[in-house]
Amino acid sequence: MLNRMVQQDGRLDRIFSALADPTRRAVLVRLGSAPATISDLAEPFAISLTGMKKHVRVLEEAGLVVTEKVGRSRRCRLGTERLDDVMAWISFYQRLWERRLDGLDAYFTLRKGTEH
Amino acid sequence: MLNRMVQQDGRLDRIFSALADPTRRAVLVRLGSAPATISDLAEPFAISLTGMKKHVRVLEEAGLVVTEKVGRSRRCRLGTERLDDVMAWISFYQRLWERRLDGLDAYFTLRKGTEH
DNA sequence: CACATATTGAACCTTCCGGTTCACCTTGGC
DNA sequence: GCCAAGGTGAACCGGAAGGTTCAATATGTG
Repeated sequence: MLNRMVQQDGRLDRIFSALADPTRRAVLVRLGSAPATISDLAEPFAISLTGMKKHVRVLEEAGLVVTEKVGRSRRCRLGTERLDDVMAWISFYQRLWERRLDGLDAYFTLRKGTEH
Repeated sequence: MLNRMVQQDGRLDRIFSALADPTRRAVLVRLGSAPATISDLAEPFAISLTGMKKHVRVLEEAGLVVTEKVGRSRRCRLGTERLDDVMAWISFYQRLWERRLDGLDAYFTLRKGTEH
């Protein structure tokens, strides 16, 4: 369990940092209602097509978006990444947080676990 | 609601990017069991004290950690940030994801909401 | 006081990020 | 075939990230 929480494989890294940008979060929300092209996605922002293309690529590499070339435009929609691992990490942290203790309490809590 | 999900105030940005680093996530887990000094936190990693100090600062600016100088060392513990907003964002996204539809279905789903 | 400990700040380095422009390629419409 | 539209790749740019070293500071200990 703890292993999974501290996994070094970079998946969580990529997902968290993909989500760390407000434009990318907005793109996800947008794609939640319907697929869109790069142009569609770029339109609401003061950003070039190339710029939006880069954001889409980051989301794609995180598994959050999947794209497909259709004619001269590119259809972007939500990918298979369900954010379950992110959710798990956050929940895990919240449990930690709720039980956060000062050193002494932590000591007794640990002892309790090994009592007989 | 949607406003909160696309908030531009940078809070989510700071939290997500603080969480995007594996060292920082490990530090949080570590602090979940007990407070620790900069040296304590640095010890498990191949990193300088100065390097760890910087990580702690990032976590502090995200509200995830709070520190206090005690004698010649600095006591670090979990901060007040409960990640509720992050949790809310993730849940929101998961709802989007579960209902992700192609354009046509989205249209009918919207109609259904306004039927009389 | 003298010395070790724990951290800190400043300066520096390299790589990544988010953005741009410009040139180019493919595709759709006439 | 010709032209416009949509996207793409390469090159560049300024600034932030993540790390270092080194010198300085403040605090315990004997």
